Amino acid sequence: MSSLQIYNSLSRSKEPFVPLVEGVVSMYVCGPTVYGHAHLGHAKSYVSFDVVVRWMRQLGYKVKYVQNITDVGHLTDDADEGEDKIQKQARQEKTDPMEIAQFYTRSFYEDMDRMGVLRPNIAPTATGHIPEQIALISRLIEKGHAYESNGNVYFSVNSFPQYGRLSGRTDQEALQAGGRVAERSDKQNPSDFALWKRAQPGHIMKWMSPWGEGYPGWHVECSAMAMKYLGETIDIHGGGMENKFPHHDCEIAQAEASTDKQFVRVWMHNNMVTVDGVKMGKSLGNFKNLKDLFVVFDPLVIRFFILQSHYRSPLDFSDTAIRASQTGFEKLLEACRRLLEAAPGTGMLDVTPFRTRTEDALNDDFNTPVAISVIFEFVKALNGALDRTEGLSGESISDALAYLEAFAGNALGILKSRDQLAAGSAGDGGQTLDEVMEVLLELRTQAKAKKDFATSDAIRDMLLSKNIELKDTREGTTWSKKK
RNA sequence: GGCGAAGUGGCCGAGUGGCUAGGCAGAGGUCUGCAAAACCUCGUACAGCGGUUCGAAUCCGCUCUUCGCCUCCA
Repeated sequence: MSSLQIYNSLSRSKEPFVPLVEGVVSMYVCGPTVYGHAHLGHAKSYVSFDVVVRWMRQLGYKVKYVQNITDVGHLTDDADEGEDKIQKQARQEKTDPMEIAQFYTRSFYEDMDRMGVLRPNIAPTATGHIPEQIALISRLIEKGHAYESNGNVYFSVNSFPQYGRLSGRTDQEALQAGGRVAERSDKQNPSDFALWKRAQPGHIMKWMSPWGEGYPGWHVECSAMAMKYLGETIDIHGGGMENKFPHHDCEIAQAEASTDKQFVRVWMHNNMVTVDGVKMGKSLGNFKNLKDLFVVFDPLVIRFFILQSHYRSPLDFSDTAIRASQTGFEKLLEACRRLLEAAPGTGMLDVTPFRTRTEDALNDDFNTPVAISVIFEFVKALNGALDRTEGLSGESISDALAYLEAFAGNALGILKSRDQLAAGSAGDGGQTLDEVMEVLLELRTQAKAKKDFATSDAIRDMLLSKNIELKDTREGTTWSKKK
């Protein structure tokens, strides 16, 4: 088996992964700003990093996973303009910012839970770490990397020559060209960014600081919380590609200027979601929020769909693409069900080569599409074996189950539990439904035995109209509910 | 304009200097009372133009196109 390689955005290449402390991985991922329901973009990001965590744990690492919740509304602009997003949402919903943050935080976890995304070990909030952020800002001022101006504090980009190294945006001319509102700003340099903002009249979420009443800048929370819980140098920091600049470059500047140590050893960046080939954006009206998608698709189908492409590739959502995934996903579940019900025979199926290839795929920068393709090749081999009269030996059956549970289940998280898989236990009716179905199937079997196909087909058709599908197999008739 | 990613068969989507993933859709077949499921067979794709090479879709150059970031965004 190969060893784990991860693509590091800092070096722009795949590197063998070696954590700072043997056997332990410290990992931080930028969490959501909670002012609306989670959408497909959040899903791609957190499902991708969920697999990163799951796989490293399966490799035996103890992973400490921190993912923040941004519950301070940041402005739409780095200058002294724009509006607090959470406060704006609060006004629209006629409530206050903290309630908005709490409400959408719960909504976020609800959606992630349904997709099988494991909760982070620590989920710190920005509002819960104001003192830590103030301390970090004070240290930056002391070391000459930041300055106060009119109750605002800015990071002095000129004091940190490596600024922009992650995004490749080192050209100061280009940086300054972006500072469009320089004249109206308190900044010394247009590319300086805010660490602390003075609260304007009417601003609700604000705190006392050495510089007066205000609130922290967006970038500073991640540096402060990551260092608080994971130390001054962390193994992995993940986030969306669109945050490379300015967010992640700012994080590096804040952390490294304050500690003089490397902040992050491996940067991982997740690519974006497009819808029918174009960016998913509010202004385009093509936002796919998860709660809407879950009405039509099983949350695990969304997860499966996401993992069928690589995390560093853009994912294009379209109706035909997701439906194709749904059909494929059902094929996988069907094979698992079949395996669970299979009676032991004498045939053999060697799982080892599939296991090795799946491990190699995941070790190669978490290549989930290849891992899934190997699982499908396995499913084909499995179905073929089960089709044959000799079936599979008890040992092969348990090997196959162990393989599927380890990779499709544990590592990728796309397998339902055995209970959910078992035909009938759709979560509703439960036992009563099972018993009623047993009676119906027995009646149908008797009709078939008498060659009364009119009756047997009628039972099948009527059940199908209620979304219950029957299948006659060698072992007997099975049934399952369709979504 | 600057920075970055990418163009693969009907669709989605991996990969790679020669052995040509996988899923969906489609065609034919096996099985079945019929379905469904499953299995077998089939498509010989890599934007275009040059170049390197015994050999390139994979390396190099140019052209065209798409996408993202440069303002909050996963």
